[in-house]
Amino acid sequence: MVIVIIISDITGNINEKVGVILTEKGQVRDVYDAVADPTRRKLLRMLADVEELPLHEITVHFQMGRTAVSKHLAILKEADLVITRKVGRETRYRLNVAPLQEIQDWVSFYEGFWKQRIVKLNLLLEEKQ
Amino acid sequence: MVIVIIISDITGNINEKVGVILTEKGQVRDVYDAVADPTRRKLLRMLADVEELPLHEITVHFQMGRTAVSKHLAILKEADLVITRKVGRETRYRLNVAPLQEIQDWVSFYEGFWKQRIVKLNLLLEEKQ
DNA sequence: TTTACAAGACACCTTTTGGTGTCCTATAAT
DNA sequence: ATTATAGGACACCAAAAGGTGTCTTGTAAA
Repeated sequence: MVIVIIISDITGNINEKVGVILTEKGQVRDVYDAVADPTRRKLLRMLADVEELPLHEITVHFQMGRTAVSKHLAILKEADLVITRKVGRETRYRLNVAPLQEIQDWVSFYEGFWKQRIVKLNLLLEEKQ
Repeated sequence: MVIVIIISDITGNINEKVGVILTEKGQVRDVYDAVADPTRRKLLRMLADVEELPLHEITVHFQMGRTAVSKHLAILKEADLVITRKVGRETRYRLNVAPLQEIQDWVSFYEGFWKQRIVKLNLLLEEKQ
C-alpha cells in the first residue's frame, strides 16, 4: 500500500517523495504478517541466540539464495523486528523483540478462554467422582 | 500444499482421494498464518463475544461479500480456530481458542528478552542517580 | 405449494508473496 | 593494483491470497 506525497515550494518547484502508510505503532509492516512465515520465525530464533549476524552468515543456514533471505529480513525490518548496522562491507542484523509485545497482548485476551475451559473441565471431573 | 492419495482395490479399480499435509498439531493450516489477516482477527474477536453465530449474521458486520467472509472462516476452520454446526439452513460458527496456545508459547520465549531489557534499564537509571 | 433465504461450489480476476538470476558498487584481501 | 567478496537493486516468474459474481441445492416461511 503506497502513497505518493507531492510537496510544492513557493517557486512552484515540485518535490516528489514516495512514502508508505504506517501502522499506529509506527511500523510499515504488520507484526502478525511478518511473523506468519516460518522462515521469518526461524530468522528471529537465530538472532535470539547471537546478538548480531551479517547476511552472508545467516544465508548459510537456509536452502534458499541470498536474495530471498535478504527479502525476508527486509520484511522483518519493516515490522521493526530487526535492526541493521553497516560494518565494513557487511550488514549486520540484530533482533528487536519489542513489537512482539503487541502479539502477546492480543493473545493474552484469549488466554482467559482456555483457562476458563480448564476450570470447567475440573468441575466436570469432580462431579464424576 | 496438496498431495493425492491413490488407492487401488483387488479388482484394480482406482479410488482417488484428495488429501492435505497436516501440521504436527493436526491442523491443515498454520495458526500464525490464519491469524495474520486483520479480517480474520476481527472474526475471532466477534466470536469471542457471542458463543455462536451463523454466517449471514457475521457477514453484516463486514464490507466484503458473503463468499469472502465464508472463505476467511474456512481458513480459520482449517487452523481449527473455529468450529461449525449446521442448524436448519444455517451454519453456525463457534470460537475454539485452543490452537492460540501455540502462539502464546512461541511469544513467551521472546518475552524474556524484553523483561531483561527492563532490568538493564533500571540498573542504568540507578547508576545515574 | 410456491416463494424467499442461507450457504456451498465454482469460475474468474488482480495483487501479493516467495522465490529465482543478473548486474553493479563498495570494501577487503592478495 | 588486482582480485574476491558482501550485498543492494532490479527484472522476472509461478503460485497463493483476497476478493468478486453466478448457479444450485436444501430448508423455512407465505
